[in-house]
Order: sequence, then structure tokens, then C-alpha cells
Amino acid sequence: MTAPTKPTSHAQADAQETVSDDLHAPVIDWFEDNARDLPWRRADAGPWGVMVSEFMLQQTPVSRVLPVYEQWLARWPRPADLAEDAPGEAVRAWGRLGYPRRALRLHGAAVAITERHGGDVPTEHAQLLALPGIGEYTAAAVASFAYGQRHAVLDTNVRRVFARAVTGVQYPPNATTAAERKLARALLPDDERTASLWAAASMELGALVCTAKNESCVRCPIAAQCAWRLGGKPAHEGPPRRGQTYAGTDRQVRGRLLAVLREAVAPVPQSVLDRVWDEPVQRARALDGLVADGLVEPLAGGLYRLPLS
DNA sequence: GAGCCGTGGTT
DNA sequence: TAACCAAGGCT
Repeated sequence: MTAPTKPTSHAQADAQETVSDDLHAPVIDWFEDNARDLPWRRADAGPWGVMVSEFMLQQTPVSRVLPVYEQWLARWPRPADLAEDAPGEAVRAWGRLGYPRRALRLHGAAVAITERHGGDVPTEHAQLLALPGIGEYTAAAVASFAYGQRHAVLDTNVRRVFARAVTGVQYPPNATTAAERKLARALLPDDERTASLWAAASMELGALVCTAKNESCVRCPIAAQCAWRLGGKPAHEGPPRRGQTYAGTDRQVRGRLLAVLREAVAPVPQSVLDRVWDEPVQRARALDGLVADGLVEPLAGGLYRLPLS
């Protein structure tokens, strides 16, 4: 069954199975009744729709993804459609979702799918993982949500649910640990269909009920077994989460530069870009970085545009 | 493994 | 208001 490579004692294994049995049914039942009707969950979304949604949802809230997702799928209903278009068009359509390199990577993934997989989103986890912009989480998510496969889908929501319900702490570590992966694998239902339901359900529970702040235990289907709650909900110990300041960073400058280029219908002169930030060294560094990342294409005569190729 | 990479809503 | 947070990935 869950048989990890490193076997635990029978007592531990039995305890783990008991935990699983007590969690799966309540969470999945809750999901059946409370799942949001999101477009990428509908039957007609298809693997490409699921994949597009996963790219957009990387660090961006659902509410902001929804309108862009709809426009994206309407414009590029298949990977080959996006692959035919310029990468800069993907960056433009990405709008203000943030982290625009994701748009570039999604375009790159569409090209790779067209070239290597006959235009169909691959079904194997390893093939998905090989695509640009797809890491451990997204590969598992697409394989599970689009193809119903059995994978541990460890996103920030699931990690928080596990941290609380099983481990008994308020927050998971900053970076995903081997222990978390092991736990996620151990808690994965044996049956493929149940496993994919569990992945979606545990994630939704973290998104709607077991939230980072103002968790709603009264609505939680596993509150009675939650280790954190039973332990009196002890406060988070250890170093506070890194708070990344944004104002004044290169990221802010990059954002301003790209915002100008997204709105432009023709190549933009350097002089126009210079107006977005008054500190010349940082401004130049930000622009150079965008060019190096392939998000901006420099032309002769000090002109810039979103990449045509 | 730590740092970097956008953006806007919420507290 | 500053800080936190949102279905991560890459170097």
C-alpha cells in the first residue's frame, strides 16, 4: 500500500493507516458538498485548461486568475494555438497576474508539447516535469486533476492542513521538507480515484476553511481529529515568515517597465522607459534583467518591445 | 538552500 | 500602515 521505501514498525504503520481512514472520508465528503465551481474543474476544461490554470495559480489568487483564464482559453484553446503565437503575446495576455516569467514558460511548455507530444498535454509525471515552468507540485497537480492519477499534491494549502491536522503545528516549514513529502505519500489513498479526489479535497479545505489566518474550525470536517486544535492551537514557533518588502526593489522596477511594454502597440524608445524610475543604475539593471530573462527584446536604435520570438 | 521573481487584496 | 498572503519554479 503506502509502503514507503523505509519501512516503519507495524505499530507506526497501523497508526498511520488509522489516521488516513479518519481523514479521507470526511474531507472528501466535505469536498463533494463545498467545492467551488471553478472553470478548470469542469468536465470540458480538459488537460490544457487544467495546466493553464495551474500556471496562473502559482502564487496568484483564484479571483484574479478567473478572467484571464477565460480569455486565455478562448484565444488559445489548444497548446498548438499558443505555440504558434509570439511569446510576447503570452506576456501581454498575462496582464497583471504577476511573475510574468510564468507566461513565458507556459508559452515554452506549449511549444514543447506541440513538438514533443503531438500537441497533447503529456500524461506522465516525468514528461510533465520536463516542461518549462512545471515543478514537482504542478506536475503532480496536472497528473492528478487532469488525468485522475495517484500523486501526492503538495501545495501550500495541503501543507498547512497536514501541519495542523496531523503534525499539530500552526504552519508548515518555509520550504517543503522530505518529512512533508513522506507524510503526504503515506496519507495518499491506495485507490487512484480516491487519491485524486483526496488531493483536490485537501487542497480545497486549506483554501476555504483551514486558511492561514482566521481559520474556521467550526466548518472543518476533521476538527475533531485535528492535532493542532486538540493541542490548544499553539502559536507558531521559530523564525517569522520572511516578509519580502516590495517597494524600491528591482521587482517593482521590472514590473513598471513591463507594464509600459504590455500596453504599447509599437516598440518603445528608451526615453519612455526611463520615466518609470528615476534611479538610473537600478533602472538599467532591471531592464537588462528583463532582456536576459527573455521578457523584453531590444531592437536597434534604443527601442524595446515584448519578444517576437 | 536561500534568494529572487509581480501584483493587489486583506489585516 | 506595514506586513502578510495567494494552487511555485528556478538558479
